[in-house]
Amino acid sequence: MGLRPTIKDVAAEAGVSLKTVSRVLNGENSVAPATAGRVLAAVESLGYQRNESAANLRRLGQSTSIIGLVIEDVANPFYSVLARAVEEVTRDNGYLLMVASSGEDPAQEVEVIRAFCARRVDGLVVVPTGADHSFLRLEMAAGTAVVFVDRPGIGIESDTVVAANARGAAHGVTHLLDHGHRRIGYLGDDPGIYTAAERYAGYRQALEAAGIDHDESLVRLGVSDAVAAEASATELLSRPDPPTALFGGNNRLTIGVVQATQRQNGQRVAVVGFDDFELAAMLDPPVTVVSQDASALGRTAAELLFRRLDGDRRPAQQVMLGTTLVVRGSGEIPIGIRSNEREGVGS
Amino acid sequence: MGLRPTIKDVAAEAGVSLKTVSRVLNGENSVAPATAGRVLAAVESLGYQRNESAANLRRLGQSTSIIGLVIEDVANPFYSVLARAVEEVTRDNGYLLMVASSGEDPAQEVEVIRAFCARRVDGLVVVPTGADHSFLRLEMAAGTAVVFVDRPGIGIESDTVVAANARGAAHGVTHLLDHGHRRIGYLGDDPGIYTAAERYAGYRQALEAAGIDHDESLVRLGVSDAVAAEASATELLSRPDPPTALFGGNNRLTIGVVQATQRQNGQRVAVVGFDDFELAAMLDPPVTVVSQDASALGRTAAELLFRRLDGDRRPAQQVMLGTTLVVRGSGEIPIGIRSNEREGVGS
DNA sequence: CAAGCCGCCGACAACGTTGTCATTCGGCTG
DNA sequence: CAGCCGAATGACAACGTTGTCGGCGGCTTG
Repeated sequence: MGLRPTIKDVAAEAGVSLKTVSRVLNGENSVAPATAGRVLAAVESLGYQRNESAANLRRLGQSTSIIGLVIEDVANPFYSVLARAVEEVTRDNGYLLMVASSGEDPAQEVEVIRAFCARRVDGLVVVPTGADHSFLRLEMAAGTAVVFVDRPGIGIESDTVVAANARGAAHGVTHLLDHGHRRIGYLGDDPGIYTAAERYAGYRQALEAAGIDHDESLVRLGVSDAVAAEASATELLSRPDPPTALFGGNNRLTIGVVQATQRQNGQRVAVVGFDDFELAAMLDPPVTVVSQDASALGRTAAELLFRRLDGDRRPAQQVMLGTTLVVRGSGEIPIGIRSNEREGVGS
Repeated sequence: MGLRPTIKDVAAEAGVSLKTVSRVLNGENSVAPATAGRVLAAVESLGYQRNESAANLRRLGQSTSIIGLVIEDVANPFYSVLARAVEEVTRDNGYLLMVASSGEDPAQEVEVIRAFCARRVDGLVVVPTGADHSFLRLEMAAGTAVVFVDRPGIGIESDTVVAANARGAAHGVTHLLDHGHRRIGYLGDDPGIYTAAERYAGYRQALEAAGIDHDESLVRLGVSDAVAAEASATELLSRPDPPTALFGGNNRLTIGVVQATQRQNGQRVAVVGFDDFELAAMLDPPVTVVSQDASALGRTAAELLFRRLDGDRRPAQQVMLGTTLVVRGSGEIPIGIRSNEREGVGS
């Protein structure tokens, strides 16, 4: 099997020196047009392609033009939208993107970050999972730019882009309060996760602002997927004095909550969720959500990263992106209506 | 800013030669334990990390332990699930994954594949977009393994993993025929896309097998997103002699179709779609779909790729994965019921 | 016409690592 | 004690590329 041709082969074919080929390939102007023509013809005929690894090794600064993205799970729509935004910015800057999932496992997170750094990525966009990211200090000192997104990294200072989780959740809960709900259940993921803790805090703040005592029995934390959320919600609703409204702490949990409420015959429950999801508007009733812009999170993080790569040396920046309450109807279900009748809740 | 330490620095720190450090790092056994200890201590104290690019450059065979994945759009759930499966297999094999989107643009596809090859990825998993992939012949000759997934590559022979698109679509259409539908509308993407053409063919085959003349006026091709699908479906349904059922050619189009049917007051339309989507079961009525296993597609493709990297030299394989008809109710809407009444269609 | 300059080009080193081969040294065999 | 062996280590080249420097002509300039 013929291995790949090198500039040496091209040089031989064109009858010039290595360096001349290199010059032509890099568009340096001190090559006679005729020579350049011969070199290009040789490149064409041999199907030569520059070995970027070797070039990056030699070039000073050792830029690989590769960005690493570490997310929890590519298959989660929130992260895949974020990933697309990062990829777009990356490509626009002429870089390539490597993606790895941490699976919410700190050990795996460290491992993939190390693997990225061993490949000498120029920058990292990280949705941090572990409890300590101080090991990144070394990488940053070595010149690798790091931007945290969705959650702040712990034990290290670096650019960070997060959504206004607490404020957004409070907004959603307030929407329920405004519609008269007083017993509002909350389903959240493990509060060890930054976003989960923030949103839960927002929930409590909204209740407190409304002068409502916090009733722990209406709260279920550590709920990590739609199936568990459905079970928890069903259980909450079957209690003696059930909540009249439920708040879902993230897209997966909200879906579980909606599934639970759909199964509740003769008991309609208001629902608001954090994070929009594709068909929220098409459910019955359409689901009101606190929408965070995953695409904007990714884009902002990537832009921040490239600003660093362009030499920006200002102190670490913390960016908080606002959320939007998308009112679709599910939050407006009046208390006391517990029949199967369909109310005319517009989309 | 202190740049990264090299084995040279480690060697100096430990008072040994470059080669000894290299030996320790690669676990070669001809190093005295005491020396190895000093080297490891130096590695630790300097925070040394091997530069994989340089190592790969030197090592024979020049493996980078990187796999490239080219898909249409990371943010499309079908592809993001596929991507996750590929990533899992990749990581299990100790490789890293680079992902790039082609955006259904042949020029961009060529560009990202070239970029991957310039980085000397060991293998490529490609959802092909362009009309000609013969340019990959060179890369394959140079030793890069290539597996096509979701669609076959054109103008080149290589391992391919696709779903049973035609058979699956025929299955879905037959389901509608079995429920008495005779006027079945079809919405499909650009038939230049392999999967779209196959599914459309399956639709026609099913009609033909049922002895039904193909009515072109019920078909809309080249529909590329949910918004366009909703418009096309609405238009089809407002015709003088509207279809009683609609088949959506992919997940996005099915969603548009469902949106259109939800807006049809007083006219209930049966819907079956190709490709499952997250909340299909929660819509009203729950949407019957022909489900393809995106995860299995990705996993199978990646496994095929690693078999090649492990030295498998058998001729190119074509794998076709089956689809599953997931009956949820939307296909069973009886003809003639055109009121707003809710039928008791179970989930 | 000498001096200088510029366009064009090649020899060589270097990037960080590993493969090849040579060297040293202690101990063992004959 | 000569000879040999193997363990441990190092010197050097090489991977494919680019940076540095210098050389060779031909042209302009004083």
